This record gives sequence, structure tokens and C-alpha cells, in this order.
Amino acid sequence: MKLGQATIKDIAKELNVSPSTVSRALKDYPGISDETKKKVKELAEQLNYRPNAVALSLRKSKSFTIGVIIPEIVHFFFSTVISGIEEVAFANGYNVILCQTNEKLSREHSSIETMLSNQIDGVLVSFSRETTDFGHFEKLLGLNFPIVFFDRLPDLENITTVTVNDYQGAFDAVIHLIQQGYKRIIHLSGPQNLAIGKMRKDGYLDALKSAGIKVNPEWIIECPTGTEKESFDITTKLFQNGENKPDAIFAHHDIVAAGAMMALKSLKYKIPEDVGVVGFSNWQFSSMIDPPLSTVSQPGFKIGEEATKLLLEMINRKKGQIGEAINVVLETELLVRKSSVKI
Amino acid sequence: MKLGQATIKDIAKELNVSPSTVSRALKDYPGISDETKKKVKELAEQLNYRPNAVALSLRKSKSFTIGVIIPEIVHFFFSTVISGIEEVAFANGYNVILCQTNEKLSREHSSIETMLSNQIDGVLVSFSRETTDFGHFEKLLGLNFPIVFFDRLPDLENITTVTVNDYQGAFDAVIHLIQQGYKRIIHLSGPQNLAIGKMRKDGYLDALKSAGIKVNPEWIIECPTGTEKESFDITTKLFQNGENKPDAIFAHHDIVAAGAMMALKSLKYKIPEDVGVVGFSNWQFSSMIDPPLSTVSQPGFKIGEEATKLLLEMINRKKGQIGEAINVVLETELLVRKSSVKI
DNA sequence: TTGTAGGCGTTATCAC
DNA sequence: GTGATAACGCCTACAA
Repeated sequence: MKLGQATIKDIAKELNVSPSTVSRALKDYPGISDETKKKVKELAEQLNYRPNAVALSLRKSKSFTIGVIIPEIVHFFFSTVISGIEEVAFANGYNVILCQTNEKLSREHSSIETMLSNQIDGVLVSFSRETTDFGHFEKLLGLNFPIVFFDRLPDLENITTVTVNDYQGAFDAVIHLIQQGYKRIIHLSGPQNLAIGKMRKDGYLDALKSAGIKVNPEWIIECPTGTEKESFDITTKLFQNGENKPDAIFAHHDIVAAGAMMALKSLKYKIPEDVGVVGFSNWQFSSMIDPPLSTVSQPGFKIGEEATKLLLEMINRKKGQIGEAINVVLETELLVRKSSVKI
Repeated sequence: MKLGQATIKDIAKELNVSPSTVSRALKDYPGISDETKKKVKELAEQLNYRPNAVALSLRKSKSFTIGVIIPEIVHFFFSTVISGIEEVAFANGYNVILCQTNEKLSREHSSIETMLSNQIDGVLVSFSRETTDFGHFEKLLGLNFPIVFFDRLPDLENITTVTVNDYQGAFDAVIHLIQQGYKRIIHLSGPQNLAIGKMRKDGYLDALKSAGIKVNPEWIIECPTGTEKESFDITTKLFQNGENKPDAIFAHHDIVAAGAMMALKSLKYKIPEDVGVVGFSNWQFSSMIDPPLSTVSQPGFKIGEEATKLLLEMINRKKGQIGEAINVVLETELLVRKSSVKI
């Protein structure tokens, strides 16, 4: 009532009818005379009446609001996902409440608490890097509360998920490098406690195996934080000395790849002639760097869309009953640019 | 009640006390026996009681929710702003409802409507490119509804705003180019119906004037959509033929600059030797492209923080009474990288 | 120290 | 066709 907003009562009083009549008139319920309807609607228009969604939420025990829990908004990938979420939610009359966890478990807990307090109808989750125990989600799942996990999946049964085929994406990328004639392909991997990190590594390993290349365990180097600087340092160290140096890099994501490329360039290696590079995620910058970075694109917007569609279906009890698992896996696409084209 | 959540009533019934007693006990109101308090709190804990924020909103006519209206979430700048907003809101117990307009006025209207329906306590706005009439905001401002405009400002009096000093940022950038010895500096400008576009152009113009360089009106080329491709095409055309070609580009933002750089490179111009380039906004990719792009960095996160702080103050009626204008202007920082260092 | 009642805005149910 | 009432969950002035 900040705005001195008109309520149904105000309209009722002004027209000397009961609030229920006004309510019915506004919603074109049967059994209201056309005359009353008209009067009510006109006055509503005039007073700029706007239904109070909070009162409706209380009344209906439904808020038409969904929550989104995300590690970091500023990651390009996540921002595209949010964009997709927002589109579908908006189109269906749902609001989006956003919380970023900054990869902190504590923040994940409190975000969920406030969201539940706010009676969200369901939640889309990509959990934090710190999250290893999923009790807070299990409790909700046990109550059949609608949750869709996207991008990062917990090790739980009967959950609804949307991911990309990270394994296949990685596999394709490495096969591509092999086809281009690269032989000593290293992997700058992501944290191995996230499924996503494991999947990409597995794709890398299987690609090498399928080409009959023996895997050197030293070729897998973890980049836990995933910053540009980290991978710059790692790459510099790797290529500075020693023999039998790698001739290609498959990076866990584009930032890591970019850091590696900068290191290579500062060491005067030529990309792609001396070293080929492929990243993951198709960040916005990837096509603009020099040479343009080959990468595996993930359909972020689509992930957001799909996850939200599923969530809304669960909310409306069409799908996702207890015990029913739905797992959507979206395909990646290998974008071949200059950084990996030797031939 | 999706979750079969316990309510105050449930607790009251179980303990054979009245709901008001429970309410008071939970909030440590004076005049409740320690014994009752303890019993109530224990049971609340046990039942996993969680206050219903919706009921509270209705009761108090205050939702502890703020709205954010933003053109595009996937713009790096905006995503950093959102991040700042989210941080401050979260720290103060406020929720953030997010709507992106995709630069559509119609969407801006409907987003505001639903947000108001949801009884948001205030709103942070960066309006769409299509918005030229501000009636919908004026109406709210007239009702003393808390609004903070950021980044893009409407031409209205007595409003609360947070921006960066676009003029100064542009001025600094162009002076820098001049100091580097560039003489024929063109400006790939933004849409001139946004203040931001005008400010940057004015900074450009004044910098040239202050250096005694006569401005050639043909040196200002508008890039209305601001895509990479657009600026690639414009730049290609510009540098392909004709004499007395420009020797530097000041671009309205980094994407435009990146498009221009790609065009220059494909025409075999050397950056920065033949042509210097400076962008605006310090997008994430800017330091990673080749050569790294000099740019004017805007403190996006800080904008979000400041705007939210102001909004919360207005909501709590500490500042921002009718007729009081607060305009925060944050300073930009020129980041000199390779793309503009000739000397 | 605790209980009662009314109300925030809306609508479903029953009554006239 | 329309009105009165109760209820969603919570808080608080007032009463006891």
C-alpha cells in the first residue's frame, strides 16, 4: 500500500456493492449483470486498480514466483542461463527471485531459507563449489518440493536435471585436435569434485584412448580456481622448460584456455602452428581473441529455458511426481576456429 | 503450504497456548515467561517452523523485496551491476526480483506492473533503448515510490541516480590517444537518444577541442545496435578506400571496438602502430584480445552496490524524500593496454 | 503473563 | 445477481 493503491474494497465502497461482487466482476465470473461489470471495470481502470499479488499468494498458497540459485551471476554462461530462465518464467506469468551464492555453501543455505519463507513455488539450482552434502536439497525433495538442478548435478536419485553432454563435448574437442595432427594433448582440467569436471576429463581420456594414444597422467593438470592468471602461470611453467613438450591444450573452459594462450604467446609459441588450443563454453570473448578460440559451445539460454519449463510442469503437477526422474541432456557444439586448425 | 510448513497456529495448538503467545515468544517479546518461550522455541525448531514472508508482507505492507529492471542480463556490465545489487540486498535481508526488458518498452511496462503487483518496496531501473517517454516512472515518482535509476538516466527532475562519469571517461580516453600522437581520431558512437551516448560523444568532442584539433563531423559515426558485426562492417568500409584515413578509433564500448579491431586486422592494419583503439566498459574479454584493448572501466559492481544502498535508504525514509535529488557519479578509470600505446 | 479480536487483500462457499 | 462470512498466516492493540 506504499502507493495508496486502490483495493477491491475501495471499489466496492465507491460503487456501493460488496467486495465479492467486485472480485467477480473483475474476473468475468458468470452471474454478474453486464451493467455492474461495466461500472466496476471502469472504476478499476480509473483508480488504476492492480490486484495485490501478495494477498493472492497468501490466499492461494501459491506465489507464482520461482527461485534461482546460482554460483556467480557474472559468469557469461550463467548469465545466459538466467536469461533463458527469465524468458520462460515471464512468458508464463512467473517471477524470478535471484540469489547468487558466490560458491559459498552457507550462502546457499540461507538463500534457500529466505526463498522458502517467501513461498516460492519451486527452485532452479546450480549449487556451489563448496556443496558436497545435499541434505538441504534432499529434505525438500522428500517433501516433493519442485527442484530442477542444472549444469551441476548432485549425486541423488530421482531428481530432475538439465545439463549439457559435457563428456561428448570434451570427446569431440579432443578428437578434433587429434584429427588436426596434434599428438601430445594435455588437459587443463576443472575441479574434480564437480561432476562437470570429471565428465570433461573422461571425455578427454576416452578420446585419446579411442585414437590409441597412451595417456600420460602428467598431462592432466587441475586448475582448481579456473582463473586466467592461474592457467597463465601453469602454462608458463609447463612450456618454459623440459623436453617433449605438449603440442595441444584442451582446457576446461575458455578463461583457462585464454590464460594458456597468453602464456604461449608470451613464450613466442605460435597458435595453432606450434600448439593447438580448444576451450569450453564459448564465452563471449572467445571469437574475439587472437587467434579466435575453438571451443565447445553450451546452449546456456536453452538450458535456462528447458529447466524452467520442467520446473513449471512440476509445479503444475504434470510431471515430476515423487520418484519420477527426468534428465534432459542437451548437446554441445564444437566451434572450430583458428586456434586449433593446423592443417 | 506446499511443504506442509508448520505455522504459528500449529505450534499454539500443540502447546495449548494462543497464537499470539507463540508469536511473541518467537520474537522475544517482553512479558512472556521463560518457560513458555523455551517450549515454543523448541517446538518451532522441531517442526522446522519458518515464518511465512508472504503473510508478513500482507500484514506489514512491506515485502522486503526490490525489483530490478535491466535491458539485458548477458551484458557483462549489467551482470556485474546485478551482482552488486544482489550483494547489498542480501546483506540487508532484501530479495531481488529480476526482469530483463530485452530493450523493449512494452516489456518494461509489464515488468513494472507485475513487480508492483508483487508489492516490491522499491525498484532499480536501467530503462530500455526504446524508452523515450517516462510517464510510467513519473507516475510512480509522483507517489513518492522509491526508484533509483542507474547507468541510463531519464530526463526528469528530482530523481535519484547512480552513474559513471561517462563524459570524463570519454574525455580521458581521447586525451590519451592524442598524447600518444594520434591525430585523426574517429568516434564510433552509441545511440544518441541515450544520455550515455551523448555524454561519451561530448567527452570526445571536448577532448579534441581542448587539444586544438578541429572536429570533422564525418568522424562521428553512429553504431545504433552496437554489435560486433555492425562495427566490423562500418570500419571495413571506412578503411577500405579513401584518403586521409583515421589513425585512431574511440569506440562507444568494447564490443564495438573489438569489431573495429577485427576489421582493421583483416585489412592488414597494425594496431596500435597504424591505428590506435580505445573502447569503453572493460568487458571481460578486453584484456584477452590481441592486442589487449585499452578501455575505460566502469565500476559495475559498485554501481549496483551504491544504487541499492540508496534505494534501501529511500525505502526506510532516511533519504530521498519528495523533491530531494541525489545523484551519485562514480569515476571511471582509463585502463591503458597495448591497443593504444604508440610511443 | 497470556488471550481475544481485528485486519492486511483476496476469493470460495453459502445464503438470500 | 448479489451479499455476508470465513479463511490464507501473522501481528498487535486491547482486554483480562
